[in-house]
Amino acid sequence: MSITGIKGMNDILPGEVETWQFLEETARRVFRTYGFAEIRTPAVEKTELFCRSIGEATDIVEKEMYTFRDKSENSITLRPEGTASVMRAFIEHKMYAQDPVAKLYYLGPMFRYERPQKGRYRQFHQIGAEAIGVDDPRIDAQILVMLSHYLDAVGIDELELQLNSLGCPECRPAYREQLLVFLERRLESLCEDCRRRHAANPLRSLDCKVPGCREATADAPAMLDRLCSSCDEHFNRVQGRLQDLGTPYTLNPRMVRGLDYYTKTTFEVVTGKLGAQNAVAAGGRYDGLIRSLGGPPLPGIGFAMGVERLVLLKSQERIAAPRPDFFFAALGEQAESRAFGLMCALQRKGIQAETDLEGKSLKAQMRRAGKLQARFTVIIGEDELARGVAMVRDMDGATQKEIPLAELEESLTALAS
RNA sequence: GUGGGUGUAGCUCAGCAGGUAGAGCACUGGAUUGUGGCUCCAGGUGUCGUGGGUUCAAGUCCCAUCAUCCACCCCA
Repeated sequence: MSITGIKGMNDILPGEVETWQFLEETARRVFRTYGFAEIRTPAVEKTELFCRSIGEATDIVEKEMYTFRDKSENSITLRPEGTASVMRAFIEHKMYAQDPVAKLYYLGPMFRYERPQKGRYRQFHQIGAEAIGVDDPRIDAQILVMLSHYLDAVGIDELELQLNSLGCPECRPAYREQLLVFLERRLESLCEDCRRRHAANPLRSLDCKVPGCREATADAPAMLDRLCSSCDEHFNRVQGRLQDLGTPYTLNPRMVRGLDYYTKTTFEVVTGKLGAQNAVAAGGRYDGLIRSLGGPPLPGIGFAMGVERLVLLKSQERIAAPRPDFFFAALGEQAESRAFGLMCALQRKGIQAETDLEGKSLKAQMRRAGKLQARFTVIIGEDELARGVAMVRDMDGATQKEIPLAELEESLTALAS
């Protein structure tokens, strides 16, 4: 048996990679118009970074991280998400000293040791954006508008933007207590998982899919009704902006996040087309995160999209690879070297050209030209060579004409433009 | 970590109650001694995931194992 790839880590082959390139290029283009700049951080960080930002008690940190010791016995971890690394870099390079506002985006592989299934892999890719330094609700709206602009630009629809607010250190503890008391009285009707994490993370029960839990928590107190005045005002303003801008959304008071750093505005973009892994993008505000990582007390908000999930949603329509302008079909040694030289000259000018290197029959060469969807086939055989011409065939129109070899490069260059 | 499904040609799959493998697509060549896409003809490839067991005989039945997919869980 030959060597295979690692479970849950996939190759992206020609045919599919064009979709990836399209999604990435569109992200760069759209994010740039909103003033976001790309940041690239290493795929590996000190383990402590993720423990402190994501939260010790989260599933990601507890059981999903690729953590190991390097040759110096330092504990390092393959990044399970992008925000922590971006914040670390932001603090480390004192980016706040240059500009009070930082708008950054990133894209690249993330790693989580989970059981692979549809839309969930051990190496997966995220495209994310972070806006640091602003707590004005307009930036919340801006982030959401940019996200929906992007999803629109790549042609993914039938999505729902769900919004919630998780409050802040002012109001969340009190709400948590209330919820705890509420759940306490219904502990018997909750599922095993909910009972187990009841004390550590009571919010989770709101998100549980077990029917019994849904029933038991149907009239549970909602964070949205218990926000402090500043959180409430912030959330109202975010919604007001979204309404002004005509960005549709729905409120989901039961939405919970898997990472501990979220505060206030949180959101998720969900689809009905991906089975169990229905989140296409998600994010929220993380006002305490930078400070807790040793930086200044700056607020921030961001999101991340799952590229594999976007690709799955786009997989109906194949994005075509660019077609060559010319295919050179040559017969005979002299013609071959002539054609090869010409092809290379055109390629150097940035014109996409192909030829056959296996000495095949003209028929076979034509077939290949057709398969590659070349726009023109340039045929040079002994006859043409003797007459000092080449036959240039328009593959779509199925017409062809002779062009003198002396002016061939010039004519083809003109044809390609 | 827990369940279930599936592993046969490069790809998608068929193979009925056990008798040592087949189709379509793709690929190559030809019909058209130098002209693609349509049509027709011809051609090749398989340790039937792996290892055991039952049997005169196993792709087919049994066990184990690995891989993969989907779901739980979790999340992007």
